Amino acid sequence: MQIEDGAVAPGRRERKKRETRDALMAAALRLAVEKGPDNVTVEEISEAADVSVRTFFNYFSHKEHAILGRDPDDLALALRRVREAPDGESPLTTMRLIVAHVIDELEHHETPISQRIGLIMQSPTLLTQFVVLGAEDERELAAALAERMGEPTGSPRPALIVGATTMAVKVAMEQRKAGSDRPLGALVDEAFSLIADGLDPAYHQPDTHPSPR
Amino acid sequence: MQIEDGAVAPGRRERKKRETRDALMAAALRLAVEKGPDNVTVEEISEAADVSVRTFFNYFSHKEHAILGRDPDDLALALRRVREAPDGESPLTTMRLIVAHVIDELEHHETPISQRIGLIMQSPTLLTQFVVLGAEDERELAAALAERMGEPTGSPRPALIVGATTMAVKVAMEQRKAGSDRPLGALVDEAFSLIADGLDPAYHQPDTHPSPR
DNA sequence: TAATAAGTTGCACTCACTGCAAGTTTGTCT
DNA sequence: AGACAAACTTGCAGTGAGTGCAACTTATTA
Repeated sequence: MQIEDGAVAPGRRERKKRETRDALMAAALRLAVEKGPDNVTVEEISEAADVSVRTFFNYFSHKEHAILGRDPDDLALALRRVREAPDGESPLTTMRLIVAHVIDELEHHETPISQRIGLIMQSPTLLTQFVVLGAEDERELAAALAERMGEPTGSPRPALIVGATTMAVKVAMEQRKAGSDRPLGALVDEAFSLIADGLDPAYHQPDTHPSPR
Repeated sequence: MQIEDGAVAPGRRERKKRETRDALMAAALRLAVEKGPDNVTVEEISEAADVSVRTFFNYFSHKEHAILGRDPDDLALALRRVREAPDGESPLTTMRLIVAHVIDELEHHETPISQRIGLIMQSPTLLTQFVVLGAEDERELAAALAERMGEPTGSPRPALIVGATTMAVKVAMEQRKAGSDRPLGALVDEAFSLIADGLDPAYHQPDTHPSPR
């Protein structure tokens, strides 16, 4: 049975799968917020979502995956933005705009996303998983950016630009955490400017081989 | 009982502690290399070092700590280099020299360090722990660098410079992993140059608020 | 030598996570 | 509708990480 759309009808099976997945993610997030991310057990999460523990692990390989609840769409959106960026736009500008969108979502709505960010800053374990997952995204973004810049895939500049972007965000967040009250966007802007213009104009490649000082 | 030196005599106790710590690290590294980092149990490591499992955890909070075997001296050395850098040396140059030293050690001697790096690239878990531990070091380095640059501790530029350094190394390592046969030092040099001069001269701060494109 | 501090160990426990072998639900084909 | 297969869920048993506690051993100090 098909729907007029080109897509296949989801069917009860697929729908239920989505539902339990969502239920698990929601429960995980809620409990993590309530009790602190490190005080939640998989059993509680499964209980709250009304499935067995074993089923939990059929959906997520780690407890953290459920809490982080990465939405594949986010990466997809970012990739599309990279590929569809207007011709004149410089690569770092593109990245800045992508970041802007995320920050926007983060600051204005009290969406689950912002809750997650808060959690991530709390738990080392979560941060860890977050970084690891992020690394994969970075690779894809770098590849897309390389293509758009007309450079070979392994080329360093695109990879550095993507890396610099996450670095800028990280540093900005740390500043916030350390007590700065300037808006996150402004801090990010400052970091981006520094990165764009060169972090150290006085740098010149040192002689790295003779007796190390 | 004192030795003529200013330092206190180590005493049997301290000595034994160092010994078992070293034995545990050595066993952990050896077994990780032999069997793959994810196929080693704490029990095996403790067995090989001839201590109880419980004792293992008195020394290391995670299995990974033992394998990574971070030497606090490494960070201390890097910090000293930052603080004692000659007056005219630009900050990024200082960082480049620190990296040079590590690379040197890595490429020439077949020290445990190089083995560890190899392992780290193999196991996601290890990589993760490595990154997390690195983050702490980054903070300290950034603080030291800020001081040397005469900037306030929370200032973004030093933090970005330190972040850029690890980013440069990461990107260079990925290039190697992806098949480049240029020496690691050359790849790192290229990354540093790009970072120093500015990753994107065409960047200019976009208007981040109105309707997102 | 006696008192004390530091280090080691075994034990019992919680929790994450996996493989396997049922059982149940859903989709499909006739 | 009925039968069959594929997909999903679940319980169970088991491994291994990591923690707290109390008893024990060894080094230090007075």
